[in-house]
Amino acid sequence: MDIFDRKIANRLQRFGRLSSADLAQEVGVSVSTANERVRRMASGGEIRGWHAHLNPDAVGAGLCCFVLVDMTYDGEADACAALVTHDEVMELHHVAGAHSYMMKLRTRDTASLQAFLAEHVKPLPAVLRTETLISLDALKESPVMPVDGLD
Amino acid sequence: MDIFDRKIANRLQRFGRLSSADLAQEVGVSVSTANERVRRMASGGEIRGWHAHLNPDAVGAGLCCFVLVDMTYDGEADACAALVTHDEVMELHHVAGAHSYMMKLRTRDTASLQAFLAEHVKPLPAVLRTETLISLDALKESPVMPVDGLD
DNA sequence: ATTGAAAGAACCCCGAC
DNA sequence: GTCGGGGTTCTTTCAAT
Repeated sequence: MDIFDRKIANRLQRFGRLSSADLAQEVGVSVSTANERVRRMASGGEIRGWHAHLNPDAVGAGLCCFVLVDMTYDGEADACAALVTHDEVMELHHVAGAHSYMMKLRTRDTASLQAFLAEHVKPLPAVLRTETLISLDALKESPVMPVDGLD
Repeated sequence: MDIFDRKIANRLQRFGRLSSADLAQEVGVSVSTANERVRRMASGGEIRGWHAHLNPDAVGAGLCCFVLVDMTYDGEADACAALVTHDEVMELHHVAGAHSYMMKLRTRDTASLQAFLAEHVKPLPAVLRTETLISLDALKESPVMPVDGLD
């Protein structure tokens, strides 16, 4: 990824529906080149996918929380494989420190959070304990990540 | 948002570049209607934006971590306003419990994480203390959220 | 790899239901 | 609000550099 790829990727992660013409002009290459770069990044894995970012409240996913999960080594992989299948589990990270894993969840409300933990998390054999941090307000929740070497 | 809106939104958050023709067929409405629904959801705020999801490793943002931040009430709003301006801060949540805020950060490596905390977090007057959980592996990191009332 | 131009596909507007 | 058609814009392909 040279500077043009990075500029293109950075624009597209912010404005995914930018037309090739606008993109090409902003970055300073021809339309064909911009298209070719995008195609190459998409097939090469630098661009993982394209997504509409929904309003969580509008689709009944207004409750966001982070769940720290302690697991035994035995059955750990199975538990992770099961967890990632659920839409409620938006992120699952193996973390360093006092806890084994950290999940980001979205559910409708506290009742459905409780139900999800009781039905799909706590029954997993490897899961020893969970600790839930509830988000009272998401001041920022962006899919945009810093792209190295810009500005 | 009726069932058609929710189906459309759910498809578009997974495949943001779905053509109107495919979208219409999958959901069971005409192309015109699909387009009209998308336009209404985008202008009404149900769809917040469109984004390419980049490969963090490819753009030099391979280190992911979660930072718990303790703040004083005095200067809290200013600190939050400052934090959200940085691309490294992908999420900032006001959380219930022992800590005030929870941030999701992405940086190049531990050195740039250290630099970011030292330069842009700890100097904020309201910030008392931070606790950092480093992600060793992101098993799932998806922008897709559960949409209520499907299936 | 980059480019311009032509062919193909997608989107948007609009009048009718 | 939904639909289909026509005009416009965009994307893709391709031959040439």
